[in-house]
Amino acid sequence: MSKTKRLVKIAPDDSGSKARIFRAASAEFAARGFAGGHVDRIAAAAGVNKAMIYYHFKSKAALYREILREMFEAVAARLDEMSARQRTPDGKIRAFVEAIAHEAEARPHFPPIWFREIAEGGAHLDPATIATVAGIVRRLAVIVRDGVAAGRFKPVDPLLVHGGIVAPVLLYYATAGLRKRIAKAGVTGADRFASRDVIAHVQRVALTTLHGRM
Amino acid sequence: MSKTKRLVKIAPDDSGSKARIFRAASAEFAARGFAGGHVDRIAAAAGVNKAMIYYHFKSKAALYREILREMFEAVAARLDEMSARQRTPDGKIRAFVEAIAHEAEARPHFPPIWFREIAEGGAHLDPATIATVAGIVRRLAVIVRDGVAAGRFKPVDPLLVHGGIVAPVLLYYATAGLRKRIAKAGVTGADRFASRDVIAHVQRVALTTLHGRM
DNA sequence: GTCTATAAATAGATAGAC
DNA sequence: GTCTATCTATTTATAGAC
Repeated sequence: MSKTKRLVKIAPDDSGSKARIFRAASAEFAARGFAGGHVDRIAAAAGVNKAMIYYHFKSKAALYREILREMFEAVAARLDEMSARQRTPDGKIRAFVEAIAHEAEARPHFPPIWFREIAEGGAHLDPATIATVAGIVRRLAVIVRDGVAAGRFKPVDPLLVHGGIVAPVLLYYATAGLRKRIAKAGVTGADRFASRDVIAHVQRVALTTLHGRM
Repeated sequence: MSKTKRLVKIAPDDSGSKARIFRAASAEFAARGFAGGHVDRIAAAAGVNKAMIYYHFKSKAALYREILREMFEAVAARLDEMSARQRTPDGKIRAFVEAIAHEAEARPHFPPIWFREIAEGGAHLDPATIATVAGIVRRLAVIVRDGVAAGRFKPVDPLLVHGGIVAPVLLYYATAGLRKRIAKAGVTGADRFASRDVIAHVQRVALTTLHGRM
């Protein structure tokens, strides 16, 4: 009998009350942040009574931490999946970009919540989730290191490569709402440019950087 | 006698109560967001009574909007200053990157607040401030367009260039706190890499992109 | 597992004295 | 301009019935 906490594992099609709360909370926190998100609204959106939230989760903070944990574990898992299918350093970099982008598409709450956590210095991230986040960065560092060892990449600080990939990709998805308003304010086309163009661009930039053609 | 609202203009060394409130509120909202920021704490940090906030500002929301407005106008102004000193398209791109970075250094609340507003779809941005934000993007678009006209740049979507510049630079400054924790979790050097390296890297990447060497 | 009702704690905002 | 005191609304959280 282990004392290990039972961790939430929410299947995408799970229609139970816990899964509905989890999904409603993800959307609520993404749109309004942790402090701005209200349990009342989460309950209403999930179609349950407010007390149900406290039946399934210890507190609003615990619910939010679960969302963060699940989110980053999913990113790490997808990263491993997509990277494992690639043989070349170039392929692994492309896969890294796509993994981030696909995860952002599959979980629309991911980019906004991640931006908010960054702004807050990771205040809500528990140590285990910090380790998961560090693992994501380290995965890219390993790809870069292996590429350098194979003579394919120039040695570039992995954190610069990481920032050049993750920041623009997340920005693209997180600004979906804002770009519409900016388009109306006279920036033509801000609301309509495709994710595949962004992904392709970021991939090319990352590889150019690593190939040392700068 | 104009009916135009008197806008806040806070000098960096202003020690009046309004300026102290303004600065305390900037830090509070940067650290905790609009909903998470409390007027009580702002008053305490500013060394004034809570009622003083309402003497100077209409509401918490109005105070926050003023901060957003002042922040983006400052960025736009610095962009114009630094761009005006440059003659070549390359120089103007470099100046754009530096303007964003210098502004982020001068106003530490800028990157976190901007990330939060993005996450929130710009919910707190009034139309005038949206126009200012759009103007920032448009300034870069003009630099790119002029560079293309001068035969120096390949035609790249200005929004891709914008994302490739603003996102990594803001990410660098906004993650200062988080990078410390990630460094402890085993990503060596995450807490110590210099802003000048980030700026130089982003400048090089942006110019490589625009020169079409990809 | 699910709901009603309510407790307990804050938070934003204001009235009014100095 | 500045402060004390207070009002009102909201919000997290729980007790307890079904």
